[in-house]
Formats: sequence, structure tokens, C-alpha cells
Amino acid sequence: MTASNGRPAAAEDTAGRDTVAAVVRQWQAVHPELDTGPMEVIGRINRCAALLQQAEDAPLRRAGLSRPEFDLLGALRRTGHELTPSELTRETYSSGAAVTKRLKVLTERGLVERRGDTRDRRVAHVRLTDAGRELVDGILPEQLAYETAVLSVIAPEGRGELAGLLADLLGRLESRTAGLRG
Amino acid sequence: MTASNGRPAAAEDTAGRDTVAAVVRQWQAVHPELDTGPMEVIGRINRCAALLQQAEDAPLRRAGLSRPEFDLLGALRRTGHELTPSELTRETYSSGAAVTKRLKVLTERGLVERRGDTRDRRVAHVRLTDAGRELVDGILPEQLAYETAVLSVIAPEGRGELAGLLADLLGRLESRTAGLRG
DNA sequence: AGGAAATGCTTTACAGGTAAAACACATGCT
DNA sequence: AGCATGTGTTTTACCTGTAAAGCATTTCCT
Repeated sequence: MTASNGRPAAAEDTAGRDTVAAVVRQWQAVHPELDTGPMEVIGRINRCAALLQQAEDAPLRRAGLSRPEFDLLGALRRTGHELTPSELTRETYSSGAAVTKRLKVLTERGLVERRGDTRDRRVAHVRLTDAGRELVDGILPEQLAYETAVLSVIAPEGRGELAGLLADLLGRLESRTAGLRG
Repeated sequence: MTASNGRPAAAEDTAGRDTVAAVVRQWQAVHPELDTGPMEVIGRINRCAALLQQAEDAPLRRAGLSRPEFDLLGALRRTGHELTPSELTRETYSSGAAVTKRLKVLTERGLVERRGDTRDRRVAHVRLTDAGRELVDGILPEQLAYETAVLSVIAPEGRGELAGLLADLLGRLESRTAGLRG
């Protein structure tokens, strides 16, 4: 199902219609000797991420939350138990300093609470307040419905294939914990 | 090639191994009634973007450039002619203020030059200096080689399919200029 | 011609992130 | 016990992006 140039037949009706394709064409014209293949994947992932985030943020913004804030609350909700700040950095893939700042804001808004560990007084335990849990539970269905609507521009089979290919890529990227040296 | 649950056979050997799958499983346990399908696509795109950018930035950083700076220089290089700041905002998908700031830095570094338009004195024209063009031309091959290496974790057919599916999604997202209301 | 509106760019005020240092406490070694 | 080292979290200084306001200039309309 893949043409010699690596372009699959599935995209035939919108081929060349995205901005990344145009950018790649420009590079090819200037540097015909370079293999611009990776741009077609990485450039598109980046651009899709940017566009999706922008769209996606709308329901969150109505609730007065940024995406990183929602990610933090969501981590607490989906794990179902208290998390320490360090665990939150792992769950949300953000730095400790960023988590500290978000926790400050979310605590002031009454969405999360903290308590000190009794054994080890360095560690804190963070949990959702009732208001926090209700907020997450209220937003999530809207959020998912919204995302479904955004993704409905492509066919369900395409979505499934995309999810599978991305899972494969992501799984392999994540398993090489050490970064490649270039 | 798509199972009833929308998971393609292609991902079988790494199924469930990415962190997004784990997150989705947690949500399913807490809210079994919700359709978490969109997370499998959007969550993975976001996470792939984050991981790839981190990896990808290494060769740029060695040249002392951030990705947004490189994008700006790249836009000038690939179009092959001068661009105005507004054109640069379109080419790089960033705000006018951000472009102004980057131009200031890049001008100070001697990588770009600006001249005023003779007809319309509001507009500026920005072009690469020789040093700027040499920098871009020096980095680009490294950058692409690096990206190729990163993507080599998946098979070439997968890359092609992924590029095609992303092109389709991106093309459709971009063509709906107006954002969805949620 | 002349003022209102539009356009291109920059400035300002501010939000939120990061890296590195700082801090508080725990743990391990001798 | 007592001190070095390690760990969990916060603080600091700074960088970069954005939204909104500001400025200069052009264009439109009568």
C-alpha cells in the first residue's frame, strides 16, 4: 500500500494539501540532495499537536484551566489516590518547579489539598478536593466529546490506524530512555 | 487490517507498551462509560511531539539556536527570498510579537538583516546574511540525519503510512480555518 | 484634501516554563 | 553518635511567549 516515494494510497484525496507538504517541497527545491523524509513525519506531528492543542484547549479554558493544570488534576483523578509532587512530575512529564507552581495555584483555588507525610517530613501528599474531583469529572466528558468532534474529520479506520502507528512509535521512543547522541 | 476495537494489527508487538495506553487504561477503570478513543490519537500526538522535540533539539542547541529561531531562519532559506515580519508570522505560525523578539536577537547575532520598504515605510524586509545562510545549510543535513536516526525505531513502511495519515489529518484540520465551537 | 479606518510592526505587562541553587530532612558510613 | 551524602521539594533568576495597547503609516471614502 506504499508508493515508492513512501506516500501511502490512503492520503490520495488530500495529498499535498497540508502546509508541511508545501514546506517540504520548498526545501526540496533548494536542497534536492537532502532526504526530507523525516520532516513529513516529525513536522506533521508537531503541527498537528499545535493545531489540536489550540482546538482542544477551548473546553478547558471555559473552566478556567490550562492544559498543564488539567493534566495535573487528571493524574490525581485517574490514579485514584494521593500523589507526591515527584510522582506528579513523572505523571505529567513536567519539571518539579513547574509542578510546585501549579500546585500553589490549584491549592489556592481549592481544587487540591496537601498534607505532609508523617514518616518522612520532606514529602508532601497531594489529593483532589471534592471541588477538584467534580471539576475534572465535569470537564472530561466535554473534553472527550470535543476531541471526538475534532478527529471526526478523518474516517474511523484512519483514526484506529493512526492510533496504532503512533502507539508503536511512542512505545519505542519511550523505551530508549537515554537520548540519542547526535 | 483494523480490529473491532480500532487497534491495527501493525502495532501488535508493542501493544500497550506506551505510556498513553497506561493512562487510557486508568481512565477506563475510573470512568468506564467514557469513550477514550480520542486520547489514543491526540494524547499520543502530543507526547510524540514532546519527545521528538526534545530529541530533535540537540543538534540545534549545539549551534546555539532554539527551534523557533531555526524555524524562522529556515523559512527565509527555503523560500529563497526576503520576507516581511508578517510573512514570517505566517510561515512560522507564531505571533507578531514573538517574531519581533526573535528578529532582534538574530539581527544582533548577524544571522539576518533588515531593510525598510521604499514604498510603504511601515513594512520591513528581512533576509539571511551569508553567515545566516551558511548556518542553516550547515545544520540542516545534521538535523535531518538526526531525525532519520530517531525515526529509524519504526519500519520504513510504517513511516510512510504515518506520514500519509498525518498529512490527511493535518490537511483537513488546516482547511477548517474557523475553530470548532464546543 | 482630509479625517476615519485599516495595516504593519513594536512595546508593555504579564503568565508560565526551566536550570540551578537553596533548603529541609533522611540515610549511610565510620 | 556525628558527619557526608542523597533525596524531596521549593525558591530564585531568567527567558520566551502571548494579548493588548501603542505608534507610524497608508488607504479608503466623501
